[in-house]
Amino acid sequence: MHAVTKWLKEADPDVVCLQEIKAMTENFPFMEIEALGYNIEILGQKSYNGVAILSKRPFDEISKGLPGDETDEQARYIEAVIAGENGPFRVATIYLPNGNPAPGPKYDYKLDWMDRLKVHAKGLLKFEEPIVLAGDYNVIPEEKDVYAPKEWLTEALFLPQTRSKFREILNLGYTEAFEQMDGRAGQYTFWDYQRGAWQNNEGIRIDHLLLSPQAADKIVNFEIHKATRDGIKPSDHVPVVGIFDL
DNA sequence: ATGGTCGCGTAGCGA
Repeated sequence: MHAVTKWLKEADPDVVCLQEIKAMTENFPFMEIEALGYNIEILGQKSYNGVAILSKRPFDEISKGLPGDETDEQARYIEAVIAGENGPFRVATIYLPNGNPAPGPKYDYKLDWMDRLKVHAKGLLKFEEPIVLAGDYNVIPEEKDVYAPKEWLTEALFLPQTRSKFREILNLGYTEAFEQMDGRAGQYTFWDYQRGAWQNNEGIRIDHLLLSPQAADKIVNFEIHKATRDGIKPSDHVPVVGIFDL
């Protein structure tokens, strides 16, 4: 919470998508975050997963859970329509399954989840509105997005099937904000707690903003807030930020 | 090849 509130005050974002809340809804610190001016929507889960959307502007619609499997109990998806100054826009917070070890049931679940996301993301394009699908995708898109590609070849985050499924979603008509605005090699968003990964800059780029065409038209800047990886009790992920002229 | 670090919840799992 120290890291979160410090960043919220400094960056002052209009909308925030959080993943890995690791708490049931009733245990989320509503008061502290509402005090900073945010409306809050939570999909909580005990111990694992859990996602949230914070917004300074009001929510018009909310749907919780990724469609396509009524039996899926894991809290990994919230979608919101937010009332912008010049019309509505849509935001989803996504915590895509890690999938390790691969192969195995966890990797099967990851690929199934990505299939469901693809179907849903395709349907959303019909709205022809600004959409940002934001979150921890647990996908390293390309070799340039990992410090040592050869060491990651058998990891669920970098397997060819994972990367091609991610590409299939992009090829529906979504744009990665990072690729449109920057695209350089070695721009990481996650550094493991182990083995001095941060100190040695052994990172991976797995946190992404996927934009509908109408959102891609309106993006004016993209930032990776690396500084948050330092400091007291940091997350192993850092914020990725899109700035839009909506 | 191994062990290395976190949070949750109070052992061991998931990352």
